[in-house]
Amino acid sequence: MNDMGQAAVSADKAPRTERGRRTVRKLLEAAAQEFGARGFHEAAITGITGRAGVALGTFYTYFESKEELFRALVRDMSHAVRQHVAEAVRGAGDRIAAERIGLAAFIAFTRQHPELYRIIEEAQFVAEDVYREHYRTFAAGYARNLAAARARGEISEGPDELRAWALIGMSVFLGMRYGIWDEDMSPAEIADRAIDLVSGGLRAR
Amino acid sequence: MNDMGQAAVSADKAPRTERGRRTVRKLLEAAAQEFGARGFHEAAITGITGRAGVALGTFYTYFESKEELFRALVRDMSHAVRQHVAEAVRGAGDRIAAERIGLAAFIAFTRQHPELYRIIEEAQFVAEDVYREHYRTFAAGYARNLAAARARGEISEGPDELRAWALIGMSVFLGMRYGIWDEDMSPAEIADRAIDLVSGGLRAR
DNA sequence: ATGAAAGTTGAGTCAATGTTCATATTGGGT
DNA sequence: ACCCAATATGAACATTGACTCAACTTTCAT
Repeated sequence: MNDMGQAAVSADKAPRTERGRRTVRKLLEAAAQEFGARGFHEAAITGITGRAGVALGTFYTYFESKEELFRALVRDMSHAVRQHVAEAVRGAGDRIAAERIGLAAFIAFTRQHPELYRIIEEAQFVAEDVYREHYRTFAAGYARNLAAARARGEISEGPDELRAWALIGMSVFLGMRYGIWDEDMSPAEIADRAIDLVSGGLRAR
Repeated sequence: MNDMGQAAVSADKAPRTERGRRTVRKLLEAAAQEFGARGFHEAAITGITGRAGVALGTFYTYFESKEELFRALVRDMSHAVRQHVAEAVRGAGDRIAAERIGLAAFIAFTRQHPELYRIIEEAQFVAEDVYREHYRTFAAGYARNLAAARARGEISEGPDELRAWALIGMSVFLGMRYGIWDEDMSPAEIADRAIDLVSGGLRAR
């Protein structure tokens, strides 16, 4: 999937050789699988090293603790989701179109990487600071986009930040419900219908 | 807060006397505190029995396991939130007004009972079936209300269920961000602004 | 009053698993 | 070839905390 593990390891534990870098990458990939499949608490270090095909002790050559690894993973993934959506949206005609494309991209992403969705959400209970940072960053960027679109007159006046949080919440729940729990609707369909709602509004015309 | 623990205990472990019922209630209240404050995994049975002022063994007189208790609690709380919102909304003029009131009530609730919010969300990783049931029930009721309002011509045409999930997601995230993380805006203000969005829509007028 | 059912107690059991460490292996620079 | 820093190994350690159970106390129907 993504590059996996640039800033993932703590300073003094960083690998110094190519072999080491390869091992770190294997560990990060294995960890994403293990955490995604079993959750933070059920996940075992031996499970991770087993999947990675290395011995238990090797884990501690590169990571301080189970939690440190988890935090590193969440940061990686936070970056991956935001990048994925930002890239999809690039070049959209106007803000409403961007919303539609962004939501579809987000749902497609949760469907392709459910383990990633799970890890980020579980961070709320394992590493709350990282979780908050993830959504704060997401919301801040979102709000900037809304403000710019407002300035261009593409959307109505309104509070950018609150709108950003509302739209993110909508996306996350639609991603969970229609991306992970059920897959019978296509991301485009879901996005079309949801964006109809936020674009036109509920009020009877 | 709410009644706490009617259907909370498994058949053969149900208390048979008034004394027993009192103890169960104490345990459920203590558990809500302990789980809310420390999360499922950090929470200790001794922490719960300590708060409740009973001995460790007493816990197992009434509950099969830590997880069974947690599931019972989530069901209790699911009921409590939905009831709280439903009651607040009762007698609202039209659907848009109901949305506004319901959202404000939801945010006020998360603010008054953050531990309850936490427990329900953590259920996603501890008792996923109960979590899904919570939101499925919530969404089903929501969709029914939207359908009825649509029939009355109070809101525009659109897919009820998907709209319900979108609106729930929005509420949950606004509850987290403005109910729990920060408390500088009043529930009414938040609801007004958010409902302006879903009512009028993003599209420039 | 009385005995049996219901409730309470908390020390002890037990399994799981995160982390350490002494030892062995490896590979890239000379 | 050779060396040594980097890397890899997995048995052993230490902690934690859910759950059991045999003995004790309280309650209440008769």
